[in-house]
Amino acid sequence: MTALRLLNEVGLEGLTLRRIAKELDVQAPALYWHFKNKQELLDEMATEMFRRMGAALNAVDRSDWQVLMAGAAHVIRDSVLGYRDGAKVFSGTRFRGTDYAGPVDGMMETLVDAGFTLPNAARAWFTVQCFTMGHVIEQQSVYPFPGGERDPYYDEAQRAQRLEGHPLTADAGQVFFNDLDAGFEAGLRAVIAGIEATLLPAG
Amino acid sequence: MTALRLLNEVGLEGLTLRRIAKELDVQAPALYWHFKNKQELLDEMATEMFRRMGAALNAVDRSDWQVLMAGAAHVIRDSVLGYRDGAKVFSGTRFRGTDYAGPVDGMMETLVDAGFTLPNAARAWFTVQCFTMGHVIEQQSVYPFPGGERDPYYDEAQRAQRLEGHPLTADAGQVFFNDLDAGFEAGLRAVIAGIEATLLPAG
DNA sequence: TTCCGAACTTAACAACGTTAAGGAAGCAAG
DNA sequence: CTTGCTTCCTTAACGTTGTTAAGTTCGGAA
Repeated sequence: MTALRLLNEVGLEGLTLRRIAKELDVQAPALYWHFKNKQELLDEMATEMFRRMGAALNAVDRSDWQVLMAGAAHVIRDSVLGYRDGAKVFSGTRFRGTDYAGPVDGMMETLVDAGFTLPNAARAWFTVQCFTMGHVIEQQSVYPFPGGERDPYYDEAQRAQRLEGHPLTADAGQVFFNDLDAGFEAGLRAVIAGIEATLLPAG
Repeated sequence: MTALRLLNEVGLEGLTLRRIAKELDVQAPALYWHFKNKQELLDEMATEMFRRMGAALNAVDRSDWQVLMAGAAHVIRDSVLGYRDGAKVFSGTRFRGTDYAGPVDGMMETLVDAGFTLPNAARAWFTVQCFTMGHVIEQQSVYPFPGGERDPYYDEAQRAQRLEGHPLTADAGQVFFNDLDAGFEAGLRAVIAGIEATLLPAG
């Protein structure tokens, strides 16, 4: 999909129908032959993003449910972080088709085999997914570009100055916004440990 | 703020400058006297949302760090759910001012008193916050209206039909999308239990 | 009375998503 | 060879959006 390549160049704001059409050497209304409207195009983009995740998701180690969950969370995170405004695109659209069902099925199966009831397996995975997407959203509002520099609003010096009277919050912000990778790791470890403690019956 | 009242009437999409101006018996460009641009208006809205949360946040029981975290998470969740597209507004904007620092300071203080190191306290709260916002985002894309009905895309019957070949995913979706309140509760319990297990030193 | 600044107006702009109407290319059937 | 159908695209235009430029109104201080 050409639109996905453009996304990283111009961002979600700059992703206009005319811009996409130009990239395809075509006039803007031509896109309406392929999509009912822009929302449908965005949905298709999100679906394509997910399709590309599919292979990586299926390759995750299934021998241990905790490894599986952590692996799947990482795949989702890395994929979404790979696109500019990826989280907004991904969480603002509905999937087309049922491509996502395969990986979810596999996930549920492994969890049930590991001793979860199906409802608890669903709750567990949903919890991990919410945390992961929430974290990515936060990260992408600080670092809008894939692997790129910080949004100027979150400049450290400015932030420190603004929060002069609140040393705890200032320090906490350091932990929030520096080394988000390590922060995700720590959070994910906590979430999975909590799932084991509260959702896996007869631990 | 008038814009916040309008948000629940027309949603984020329908929240145009002309619509806001009309509500104030004013012409649209007049808003540019008070705000540099629309983004600044949205930032102000998010800040106002947070300001209104302040009282509730300060009223949360601080005697136990787990109760405090759960309480704060509930306050955030209930507040954001109280506005249409609340999660998008809240997570798409930068706060103006430093009103948020007070509650965060209190949170960190309590956590440190409970035995957390400051970095771990920050990680812990950040984790809870990511999960909470991630969950709210998911919820509001299924139930766009505060306390209202489902988005037709997530209609149960249609969904069941689409996922005919994937019974596990279909059942899991039931757990995802019905009773989101209980789902949040279960997830939050897991997250907090995990924090205790992995981030509180010398457990 | 004069002046100044705050708060607003009217008019206009470029850009956006979207629709309407029609045209060029390919292929099937008569 | 022509007719007709389908696919894919074009040109032109519409209404709406955020935003800017320039001028107006009006209360209060000098």
